[in-house]
Amino acid sequence: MKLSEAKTQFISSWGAFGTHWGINRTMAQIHALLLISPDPLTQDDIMEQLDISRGNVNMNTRDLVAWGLVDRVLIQGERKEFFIAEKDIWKVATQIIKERKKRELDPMLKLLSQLEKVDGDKKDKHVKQFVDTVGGIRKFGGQADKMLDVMIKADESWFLGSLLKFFK
Amino acid sequence: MKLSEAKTQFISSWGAFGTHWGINRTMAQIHALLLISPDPLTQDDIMEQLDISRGNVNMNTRDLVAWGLVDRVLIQGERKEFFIAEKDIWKVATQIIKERKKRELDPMLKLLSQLEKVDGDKKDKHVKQFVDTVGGIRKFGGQADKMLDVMIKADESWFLGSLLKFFK
DNA sequence: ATTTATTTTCAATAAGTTTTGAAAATTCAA
DNA sequence: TTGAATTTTCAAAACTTATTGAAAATAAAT
Repeated sequence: MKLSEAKTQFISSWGAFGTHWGINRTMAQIHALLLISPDPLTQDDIMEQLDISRGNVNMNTRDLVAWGLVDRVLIQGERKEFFIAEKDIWKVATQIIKERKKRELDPMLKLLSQLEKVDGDKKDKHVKQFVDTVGGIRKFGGQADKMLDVMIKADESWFLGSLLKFFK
Repeated sequence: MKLSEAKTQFISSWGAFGTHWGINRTMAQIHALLLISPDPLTQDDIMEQLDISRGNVNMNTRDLVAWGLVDRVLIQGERKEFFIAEKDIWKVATQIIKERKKRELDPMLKLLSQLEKVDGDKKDKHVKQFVDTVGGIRKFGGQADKMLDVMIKADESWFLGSLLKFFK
């Protein structure tokens, strides 16, 4: 397979993959393009290579920067801004975990704790099932939360090493 | 907070949460409703409690059954079908992991392995960056894959116990 | 200060996804 | 069988989200 064909496939599959994870297709495609580009790219480069509008590139690069997956870089003597992706896949993963934890898991756990304090007779099966379910999810989520904190703090080699030993 | 209010909040938040994970709002809401219901529910119960159409309930319950999160049950002497959710949250999580692994991770890893075999001079920086990136993602994905396999096979008490000791 | 390059915004529109509801199909009982 | 209850299907409509592109804002050069 030729490089150009492989690139196209990678970008398109990464985009499709992203949509299953709450990330929009274009954002994932831009990320994919930057991940395989050895040099920083401009808005115009991205527009041209993915055949999308300037506004679209602008919005999605901004989001990628906000997610901490892409950096804006200035190149000596160039007027335009360039974008470059963090290439270390471990860092990419921890960054995504960190953000999603903050945006989704933490607020959900907070809500569940409140819902567990529902009024009513614990002997009523409706109350009981509600409290048990919510409590169960909260406990599970709390474990996941702790585990993710450890992962986020751990550096790559330590974690992968431990993981391998632990799960081999 | 009264039970009815807490239920409404739980269902609505679980629905919103689901949309960030590639699950449609209604499917997540039906799942939430079944999770907190002590008894099995019919299509009509679900229609009434969530105020949605019959077709919608039918499609989404079918998907929930396909995901292995909900079972159809027959109740002695009743004509209608009833639905009941798996209440053990660990089983719910492993079931979701299992399905998503099969539907998303495994095909992606297969593709990445193929893309790594791209033609071209490994000294060309474009080829090199492509191979490095794709290879890095594949290795990372492979680790995740192994880890998830272990989790899926592990039973609750063993895993939670180990997890607690490991990450405490 | 003016011009030119570049980035950002956002209303309009396009594309994609979910929901409805009524008709068709199926299931069960008499 | 026939009829009533129930489930399933799917085209059309409603809703949601993503994209465009041109105008406004910003930044840099002359």
